[in-house]
Amino acid sequence: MDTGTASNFLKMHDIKPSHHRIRVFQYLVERRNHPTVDVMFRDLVVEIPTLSKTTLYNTLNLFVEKGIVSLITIDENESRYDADTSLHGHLQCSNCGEVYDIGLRFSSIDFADLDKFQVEESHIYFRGICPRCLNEGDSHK
Amino acid sequence: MDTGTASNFLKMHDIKPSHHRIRVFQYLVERRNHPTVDVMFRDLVVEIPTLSKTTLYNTLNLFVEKGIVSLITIDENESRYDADTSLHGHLQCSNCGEVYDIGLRFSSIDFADLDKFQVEESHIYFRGICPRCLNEGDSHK
DNA sequence: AACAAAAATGTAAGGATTACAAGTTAATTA
DNA sequence: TAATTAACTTGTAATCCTTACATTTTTGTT
Repeated sequence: MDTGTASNFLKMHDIKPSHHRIRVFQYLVERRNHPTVDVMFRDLVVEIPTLSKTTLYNTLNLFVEKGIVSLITIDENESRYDADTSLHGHLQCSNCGEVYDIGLRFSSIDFADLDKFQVEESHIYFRGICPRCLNEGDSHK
Repeated sequence: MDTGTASNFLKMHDIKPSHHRIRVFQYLVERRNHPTVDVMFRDLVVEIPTLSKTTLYNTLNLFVEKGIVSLITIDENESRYDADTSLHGHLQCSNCGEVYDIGLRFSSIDFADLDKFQVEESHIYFRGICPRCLNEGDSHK
């Protein structure tokens, strides 16, 4: 996503498009890697040497607040972030730790108990073994 | 759940039934309140004055490891625990913070993307406003 | 009652996140 | 363009949940 597009997208969502914010948003859109703050910081500080972790936290919290990024709490101790806010699930491999997108068809789910609630967010998480780790396991047999 | 039943249940799952462990498990089964560690500790220390938080953490981690309790990570900063390990969702009210059980019919969901994965756990979380808070909102209009 | 193994305790440490005050950048006005 | 103001960014210190670890206590067995 080019800088102009990102800038406009931020403006559309009531976020002032500073340089840092644009780069953070571009990172999430381009990589789609469900990064932790630490991973993002390590990657971004290379091209933005003055970046501070507090700024990264502030920026991500702002994005989540404005609804353009969703917070993934699949890890118990570290937050992860996703610029794809459409309804989909995530699976974290309990062997390698990688987080994968899982497409869903929500229309067929029966959520009778939700009738009386006003739902704001939906999150679906799985834990398991990813294909790559399954194959490696086979080769060691 | 009486002490004998709880004790046997723990034994069946390869857990030595100490007094503390029995009481912690009974607490979760009886209250079904999805408690944080802090809430559990405050409640249990009344009847078990010597209880330490470390023991509570150790006990809960053991229960999760052995599969008789599931860990709910719906809160960003605090873990919650549930003795009901059957497949169901949770909703946390963004107004009052209460966590509710949400019944699900999983059979109808299309999880095509999961084909290649070996799934170990499934978690479904919602955030929204609970009926009680919705009604309170109305009465203030 | 004595012994060995396991569980429980309390303190200290770890690690992710936030608070806060100061510094810097960007936008606005004249 | 210079001055002014607001907003963003920074770095350190503090907070809070959770775990490490060494010691003490309890439990179960001879």
